[in-house]
Formats: sequence, structure tokens, C-alpha cells
Amino acid sequence: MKKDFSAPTMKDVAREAGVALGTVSKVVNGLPVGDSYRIRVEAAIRKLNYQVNSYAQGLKANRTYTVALLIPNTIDPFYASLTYYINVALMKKRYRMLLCATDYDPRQEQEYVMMAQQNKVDGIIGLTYNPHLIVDENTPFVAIDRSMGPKIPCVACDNFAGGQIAAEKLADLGCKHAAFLRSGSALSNEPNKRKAGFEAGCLSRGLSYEMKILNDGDPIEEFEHFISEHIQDGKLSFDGIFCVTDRLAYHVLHILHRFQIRVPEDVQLIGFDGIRTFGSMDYHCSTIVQPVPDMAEMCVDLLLRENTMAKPPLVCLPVTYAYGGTTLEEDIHADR
Amino acid sequence: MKKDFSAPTMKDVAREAGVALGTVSKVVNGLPVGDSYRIRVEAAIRKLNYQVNSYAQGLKANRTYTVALLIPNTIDPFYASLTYYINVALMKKRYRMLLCATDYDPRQEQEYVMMAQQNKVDGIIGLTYNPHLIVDENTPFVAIDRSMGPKIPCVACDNFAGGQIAAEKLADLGCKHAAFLRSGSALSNEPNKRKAGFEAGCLSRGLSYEMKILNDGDPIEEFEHFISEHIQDGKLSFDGIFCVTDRLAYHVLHILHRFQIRVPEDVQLIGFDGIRTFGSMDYHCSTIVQPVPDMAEMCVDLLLRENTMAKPPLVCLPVTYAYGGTTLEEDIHADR
DNA sequence: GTCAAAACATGAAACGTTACATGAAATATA
DNA sequence: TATATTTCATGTAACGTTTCATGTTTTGAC
Repeated sequence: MKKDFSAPTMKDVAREAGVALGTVSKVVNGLPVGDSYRIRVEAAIRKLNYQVNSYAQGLKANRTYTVALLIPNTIDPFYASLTYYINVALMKKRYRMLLCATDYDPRQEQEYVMMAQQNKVDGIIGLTYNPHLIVDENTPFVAIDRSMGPKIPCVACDNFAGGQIAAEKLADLGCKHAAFLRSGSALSNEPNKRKAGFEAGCLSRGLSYEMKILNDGDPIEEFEHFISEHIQDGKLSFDGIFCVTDRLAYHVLHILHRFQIRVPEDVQLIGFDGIRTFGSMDYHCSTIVQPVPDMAEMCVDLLLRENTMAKPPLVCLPVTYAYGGTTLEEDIHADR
Repeated sequence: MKKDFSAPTMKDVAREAGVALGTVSKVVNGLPVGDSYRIRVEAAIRKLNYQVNSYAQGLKANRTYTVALLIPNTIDPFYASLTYYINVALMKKRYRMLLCATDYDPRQEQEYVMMAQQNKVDGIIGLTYNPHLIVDENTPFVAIDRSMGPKIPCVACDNFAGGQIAAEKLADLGCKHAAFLRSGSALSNEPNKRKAGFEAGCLSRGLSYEMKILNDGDPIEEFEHFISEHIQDGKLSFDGIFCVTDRLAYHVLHILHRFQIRVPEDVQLIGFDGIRTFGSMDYHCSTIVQPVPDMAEMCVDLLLRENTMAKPPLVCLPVTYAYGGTTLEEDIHADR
């Protein structure tokens, strides 16, 4: 894949149109130029099929109009959705997006940050898991779901409120004793607030609960064990579950089915994130929905904001509860 | 987001080290330089925290080591997976990836191709839907799932074989009369081969079938209508379904449940793509699995291949059948 | 008809790199 | 020791833009 042909340059256009280099530059950039000149230059551009060379532009302007997105992968539906909406938000502002799938690898994360400093991108939006990530002072950076110090703005949903809403919802729907399930690998600190919120919600509604950490290695086995510990005569000792992610809820739901435990009749389940696998479809489970499009928009806004002083350290966006079939509720979707 | 500080340049390094500009360049690029010089230059680089400016490099070399991926979005799991694996394959070759979500918009698709010609990328990998897409002769392009003429290589899975396998599987599992469901918006031509393969498979196994096109606007309603037309005394007139995508199968499965039709007892269902929503989980349905990692690798290989002559017009990669609970089969997953 | 002022095209310099021709120093040959 | 040869740092010329000081032309005023 070698580019051995040489594209026409401004010089070629200038020669073709019989004008000076600077005049062509002005026409290309929409600056005022005499009409007779403009017409000739435009004709020459069309004739030669001229396109500006953006390296040269970048070299002069020290700007690429390119932003890097650091994200573990695009397969997880939550990351996939974020990626898409950030891409759209950047396009709207005429920025390009470099996708950097880090695979949760701190080494790769750091490598991409270095890349940004090599002027390959103007800024970075990052959902990273490297607690020691070093970000240069003059490289604009916006973090998602993870505070990285006072200098770096962080965009997150209101994780605390989400947990609280989940607890209150479960209580309001008749639950007496709930289980809070989370996975072990919560390296990011923001989602821990979900737990705090859930606890606060339980407290305010008088809902008792217990917490269980499911190891990422084999959450299935761990959850099976958890169930067998809490089952007696075919009845579970808890009647509500809050899973810290929809992903986990998805696992849990399968296992509950395997145990012939009915959802939501025997136990109600609420997840977190608001994943809908095939676009406009229903939610996998009742869930706390993160406002992904808003978060994306906010990340881009903050990153491109010129005034460094106007960058708040943490932007918290509101979450909503959505019914997804795993809670008792007026089944508003069934009659569609 | 302005970059107002000025990073150190090779000139600065040269001055600091007391050597010539060219010497610094050589050190940076790992070319042979006398040891005493190398040491001094390396020290200066560290001291000034020098990073090469890649615009300048790009301007000289006319290469960005960046590839654009044109894809409708990253939310659809199939696209999401393709995006991820292409990203990984490009990284392995030390290329960067510009993500361009086109939203099925031919105008945007064309715009991105233009961008590539502006030297912003070295080549394009595209899963596009614009039948009139104009691609410049000297812009390397690899198409996915869509033949775009003899000059442009296309990477696809063996759609024909996939359809055939699906038909044969249904027949082998006892189906007598099948339904072939596809969505209306199959603008790409490659997936049409799935139908041809299915027909061939039906023929060879003596399986009768009928075809139904479900409009993308409201596939649910259309399928409901289809079912009511084919149901008598609570019994369907067909006992096997082949859906042209897992996405469609996902819809269909929900509707079948709503109609209280048991899967796979009453009707068996096979999809296409091999989607697994949460990473390593089970398939949504029994399905024909596209070898996405291989396809990604192949796209990158073809794109970066220097020898234009060695680019075949169509690379067809093998598919496999995977059990996903919607067909009658030794239930190998249940005892896990 | 002359002069001042405004309007606007011009072309050189600079951005940071790489490549190449140059020349100086070190080594080998006679 | 003098010359031929190699080695290798040097510095300049591109790469294709943008910007800005310069110079030319046109317009308007007296």
C-alpha cells in the first residue's frame, strides 16, 4: 500500500490558474478574493482535482482536528454505544476520531497517551483502567467514569442516584430483602458510588440487603454457590437483586432460569447501564439507564472547550429507571 | 482546546546536544550514528522530553500510518465486533484507525472517502451501502461484504455455504417445511448469497420452504401478520426458520415467545452472524458464525499488501454452525 | 489631472521533518 | 610520509501549507 503517485499541490493550482500561491490558499480557505481570481482558481481546482494536504496544514497550524478515544473495546455494548455517540458528537464538530481499543491493558493505555503527545491528536477522551496513567499537562484529556485528579475533567452518570433509585424501586415493588451483586474487577471508582447509593436507598426505605462480589473469572459458578446458600425448600431468602451492570444481570438472569427461579415473580432484578443489544429493542432487564448520548456530547464539549478555567472536575449526568421485564410493574410494554 | 505551548523540535535537541539536525534525525530513526553522538543526542532528547512531530513526518513521507474504517455504526453487535477486531489487527501492524460511523448515509460515506484522498489516511476499509461510491484509483480500499468492482478487493464470509448449512441442518434435525426470513434493506449484495445457499441446501435435502421479506420499518408487525397467516389450531405450518441475520432472529424469537410458540420444540430457528452480546456468553440463537477475527485480519492484510497484483477481487472465509438453544440438538451446553 | 488612500494580489518565510550532496576526519594502502 | 579510501557528521533543500509584509492596482477626492 504505497502512495507513489503525487497529488496536485497548491503550486500546481496557482500555475494552472495563473495566480499566486497565497491567492489559492485564500480561495481554499474561503477568505476574500477578487471574483475574477476566485473563478479562475476554482476552475483550476476542479480541473486538477486538487485536495488540500492535511499534513501540511497540521504542520502549520499544529492541529489535527483529531481526537483519540481510549476505550477497552467496542464489543461490550456499553462501550460500543459510548464509542458510537462520541464519534457522532465529534463529527458534528468536524473532528475526526482515532479509536484506541486498550483491552484494559495499562501499558497500551499509556502508549496511546504518549501518541497523543506526539501531536497525532489534539486531545483524548478516555475510559481507562490504569490508575497510574500519566497525562501531560498540555494534552487536553477528558475522563469517563473515573476521576483522575483535579486538573482532568470527568464525565459520569449519577451513579449514586442510580443505586438509590434501584433500591427504592425494589422496595416500592414489595421487596423485603435484597442482594447487591457486583463483579470483582471494579477498578474504576465511580461505579462504587452505585453501591453507596444502593445502601442509602435501602436505608431510607427500610430494605435489608446483603452484598456479594462475583469474581470475573467465573461469576456463574460463584453465583450458583451463592444461590445454593440462600435457597431453602425451593425458596430464595431474598426477593430482589441489584446488579452493578447489565452485563452481570444478563449472567444472573440465565442462572436464575437454570434454577427455575421465576423472574420477576420469585425475585425481581434491576441492572445498570441500559443496554439494548439490537438498537431499538427492549432492555434485557429492568435497569438504570445511563444517558450515553448526553455523556458523549458532554465529553466532546469539555474537551473542545477553549477556556481551561471553565472545565469542572466532575460532570454528573442524571440516570433514569427503565422497565425491562424483570421487575413487577404495570407491564406497559406487553400490549404493544 | 488550543495547543499554545510549543513542543521542543529536533532543532532544539540539536542545539542542546551540540550536533547537527541530521544527526538527531538519525538517532530518532535508529540509523547508524557514532556512539559519542548518540549518547549526547539521547540525553538531550530525555532532557527536553522531545517527541517527533508526526505532521512533519507525514508531510515528508506522504504517509500517516492511519487507516479509516467506514462502518454504519458500532452499536450493532456485528459491526461492533468487526470494528474491534480490525482495530486490533491494525494495531498489530502499528497502524492507527480512524473510526467513521456512516449511519448508512451514502453522503457521509462519500465524504469520508474524499477525506482519505486528502491524505488524512493511507487507506480505507469499508462496509458501505452506497452503490455509487466513488473510490479514487490510487486510494487503497478494501470492501467488506460487498463487491465494488474488479479493482477493489472484497472480504466476506462464505454466505452461500452458510445458507446451505442452515438448510441442511434444519432438514437433518427433522424440519419438513421452512421459512426463510430476511429484512427488506439488504442493500449489500453479498448476503443475498445466503438465500441462494439456503435454496440450494433445501433442494439437496428435499426441504420445502417459503420466503418472507420483513420490512425494517416494523418487522414485528409484519412477522406477526406472517404468523397469523400460517397458524391453524395453534399449530404453525412451518417447523423451521432461517433468519438472514441474528438481529432479525432476535426479533423473531421474541415474537414467537409472545405467541407462545415453543422454540425449538414447535419451530427451530437458525440465525446468521454469530452474535454473542456480552463477550464470552452463549449465542442468542443457533446460528451460522462469521469468522469475524479472520475477516478483520484479512482486510488489514489485503489493504497493507504492497503488491497490487496480489489482491484477489474476493476473499471468501469459511463459516461454522453453532448451537444456541433454538434448534433440537444434543444439548451440550445445558450440563455445564 | 494629480495625489492620497484603500483594496488586494503577491511571494517569501516558516512550520519540523527527511534525504542527499558535501566535506572533514580517520583509517588503510603504497 | 603521501595518497587513496572509507567513514560519518554536516547543513541545505525539499515536502505543501499559511501568514504577513510588500508592492501594485484601483478608486475616490480635490
